Order: sequence, then structure tokens, then C-alpha cells
Amino acid sequence: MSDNTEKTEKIGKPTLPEHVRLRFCPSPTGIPHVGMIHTALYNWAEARHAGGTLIFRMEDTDSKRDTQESLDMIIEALHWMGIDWDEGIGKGPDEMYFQSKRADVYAKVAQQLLDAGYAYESYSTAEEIAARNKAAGRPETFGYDGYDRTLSEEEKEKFRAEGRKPALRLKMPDEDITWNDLVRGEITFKAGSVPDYVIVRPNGEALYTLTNPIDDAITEVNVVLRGEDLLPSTPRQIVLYRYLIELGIAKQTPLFGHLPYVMGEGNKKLSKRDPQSNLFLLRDQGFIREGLLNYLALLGWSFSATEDVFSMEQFTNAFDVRDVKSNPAHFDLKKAIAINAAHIRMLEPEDFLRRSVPYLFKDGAVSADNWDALTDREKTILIQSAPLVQTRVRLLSEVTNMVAPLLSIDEYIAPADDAKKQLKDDSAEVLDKAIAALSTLSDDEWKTDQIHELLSEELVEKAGYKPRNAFGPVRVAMSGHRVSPPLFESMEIIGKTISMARLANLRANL
RNA sequence: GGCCCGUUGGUCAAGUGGUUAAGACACCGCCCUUUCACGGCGGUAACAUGGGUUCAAAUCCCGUACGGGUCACCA
Repeated sequence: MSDNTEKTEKIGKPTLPEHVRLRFCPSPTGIPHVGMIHTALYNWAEARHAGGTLIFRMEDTDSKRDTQESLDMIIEALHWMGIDWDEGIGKGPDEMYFQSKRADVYAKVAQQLLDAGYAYESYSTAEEIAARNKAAGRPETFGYDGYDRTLSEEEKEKFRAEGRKPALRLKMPDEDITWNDLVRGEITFKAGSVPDYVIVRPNGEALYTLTNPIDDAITEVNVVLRGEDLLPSTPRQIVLYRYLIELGIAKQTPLFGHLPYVMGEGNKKLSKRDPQSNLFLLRDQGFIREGLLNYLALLGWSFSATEDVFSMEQFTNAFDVRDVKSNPAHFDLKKAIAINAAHIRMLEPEDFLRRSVPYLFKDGAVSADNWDALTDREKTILIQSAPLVQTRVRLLSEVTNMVAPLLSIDEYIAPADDAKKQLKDDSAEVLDKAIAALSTLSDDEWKTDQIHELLSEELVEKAGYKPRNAFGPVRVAMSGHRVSPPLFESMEIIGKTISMARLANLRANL
């Protein structure tokens, strides 16, 4: 919850409404993208911060590109990220929140706009517009020239007689359009810089330019947070809002905030080409929602001057869209991973294990994809090893390498390439001495401290090896790797029988 | 090209006229340590540029350069 003092403090930025109503309204065209989630996240955070309302709606007006599969994935992505909504899909009639089911609503408003003279019929084809621009010496990218604005009834009739159907264009006034952007401050588009634009196709289909403001108006959205790419369409929507207010359809023009892009490699917006753009790919790599959400929040906003690891609750408490920076931010996988690692460390060990199991299962290290279905032996070993691995992994996908040697009952683990360097000329001798010493321990004595004590005494003190050379080969025998969880703890977990077998087999394979 | 947005270390970023210009990630070094991490300590590294305004500018104004977006009967 916020208070009013805070709301009015931001210099040069608008005051937020008492009860904010925001929306997240993607088009179901493709896989959930990090840029899209970034926008959803800020909308959600602003709504939660202010105790407002978040609406989730689908802008599926492009039947050629929209897919059910994409819709399902977007919903799954939001669920996974922990982004919830108060009104919208699943919380009300589909006819309210799927634009594809609202053609009648848009048609009615379009007719009202036309009747009121705010919109007009446009018969010009793209070719004709381009030809006129060329003839007048205007650049081809000039855009629509307003030609049909002054068409007489006779001229329109002539076009209709040719079998043409008109698109509907909205009339832009000849004046500067200014608004106070929630993230960028005051922005002005000069008169004449925005052409009349199409709101309804000749076939009667309403376009985004019409459907988006209408739905926002009907659901009384008062804060619009969206990508910077939509900034040039804002003056058009502001004008449309004026008309909608005149017609009694909208109560007010919402506040706009244009969020910075998330950039990929180079100076390009994060695109589908960038592997980091795919939310599910990041999840497969072992990002946990807290970590990814934390990192994404940091792209364009800062939690505090000195802290950048925070919980979701801290995030929504602190977030204010008016603090968002207006310049784009690059997605830095290294920092994202570092933030994720911090969140993994903060997990309760049991939670950490439960979340790791699907990754372990995928890698073939455990017998089931969920904690409850694991064998007792697997559970026991994982519980013992959790504290050892939690500080050593940054992504859940890294857990396998850490715990697989502990879970495995293999009596020999072949040294990986990185481990071969640990094996020196004297390694055979070291292993012989280790085996001799360890064989004196009973099953009951096979404990971390006693293994440590015995090996230190026999290998380091009596035999005179440097710790590095003494324990290196033992580690390789246990794990097959140069890097592993702490050695003596690992040996206890692996148990005497298998530990001894691994030592002997590595010795035999030298 | 028109319009619009942006520019503090490699990256994210604090900074709202007076600071030795924070912090984080990455990188380097040291400590801790059986390895690797974790943790701790330290280091390298930045206000795009030119003019103004001002006693004083990263901060305000104007220009320039560079980057980006947009100019669809996509969203």
C-alpha cells in the first residue's frame, strides 16, 4: 500500500490515480519473450504496489498470426513467474477479454465515430497513396496524405460503384499533442506529424489502434504501461480518447508510461534470435522464478542505491513506475545468473531440493521427476548433500553434476578431462596409502571427521604429501571431477563400500 | 528522410546545481579453505561532444554526433 505523499513527490511526473487500473494485453503470436514478461512484470508490480487492479486481456485481432499454443504458453509463463491478475482471462467471460470475440463492440463504436464525424471512409489503396506522395515530391515513407478526408458524397459513390470498400480512418486534429509520460516526462508531437490512421479494415475488422483504446476505456484502465515502440502511436490514441470521451464511451484518458526496451547483443532489441529472450529456455537452464524476476526488475529500475537482491514482496513494496529509467538496458546473462545464484542460496534446503528434482530426473540422476516419488535412499542422500551444493550452483541445471556422484552406486567413475590434471605420477602411491588407511575404519567410524583426521594423518603428516596432492586423487576417485562438494562429507554420503571400490578402481585404471 | 526517444565504467545502475561521481555483475589480486564455491578485504574502469546559464553543471538550456524506435488495411 502506498500513501499520497509518496505519490505526489516525484518531480515532473504525474500523480497516479487513487486506485490504479492497469492491464497486460499481449498478442498470442509466438513463445513467451523476456521483453514481454518485463512489461508484464512492471504492470503487475505497479498494480500490486498501489493496491490496484491488473487486467489480463488478449489482443488476438490478427487471426493470421494468433495461435492457441501461444496463448497457453503465455499463461504458463505468467503462472511460473508468479504474475497474477485480478480481472481478465479466466476471471470473467471470454467475450470480455478476447478481442477476437468482440467484433460487435468495435463495429458499434466505429459506427459512432463515423456518425460523429471523428472518423471517415478512406478508399485510397497503399499504391495510390504512394503514387500521390511521389507525384507531390514527398518521400515514400511520408505516409497517408489525408486525401479521403474531403471526399464528396459523389466521389465516395463513385468508388463504391467500382466495388471498393472503405477503410475507416480517424481524423487527427491540426494541433500539437502533449502528454506527461510516467517514465519520460513531457512529450510533444508537433501538429501535422501524425497522419490520419486506419482503425477499421475495408472488410470490417477493427485494428489494434481501435480495439486497444476501446477495451481500455470500457474496463476503465487508467494507467497504461507499455513498450517504447508504442510511443509514436500514443498521440493517435490520445486523440481517439478525446472522441471516446465525447461519445460517452471513455471516462478519461489514461496516464501513459513508455517502458525501456530490453536489449540483446549489440544495439538491438532482444529478439527471438537471442537465446536469452526465451523465457522457457531460461527456466530450462535452471533459473528460478525469484532470480529471473529480480534480474528482470533491475533492467530499467533499481531497488535501492546499494542492494540489488530482493524478494518479490520487497519488489512490489518499492516499485514505482515513475522511477523507471527511460533508456534501454542490455540483458547480461552473467549478472542474471549471479542474481539467480543469490536466490538459490536463500532457498530453504527442502525447497531447493524439490525444485532441483525435475532437473535431476531429466539428467537421469534420480528415479522420478518429483520429490515425493523419490526412493528413500535418494531422499536421504539429497537431504545430506543439499547444504553442500546450494552454495555451489548458480542454476538448477548445475545440481546434477554436483550430486550425481553421490547418488550413483557405480563402483568406478572415470575421471573427466578436467580431473586428469589432478592425477600425478605419485597418485597411485597416494591411493594405495589412502586405501590402506581407510580400510582400518569400521562402518560405524566412516564419518566425515574421522575420515578427514585419518587421511590427514596418514597422507599429509606421515607420508608428507601436500594436501593438494594428497586429496586431489581421492577427490577424483569419488567424483570423477576436479571440482566437487566437500570431499570428506561426500565420502560419508557415498558410504564405505562404494568409496573403497572407487578408490581401488581408480588405482587399477591409472 | 520526417517525427519521437535515448546517451554515467565492459554490463546494470545511484545521482534532481556544490559528492574524493555510490553500489552490483564481470575482471584482477589477497584472506579463508583439501578442490570448487560461499564469505571477507582491496584494485582496474565512467558523466558522448561543443556552446551557453551560474560563484558553481553528470545535473538546467541550445546545438552536434552517435544509437534506437516509428512512419502498416501488424500489435
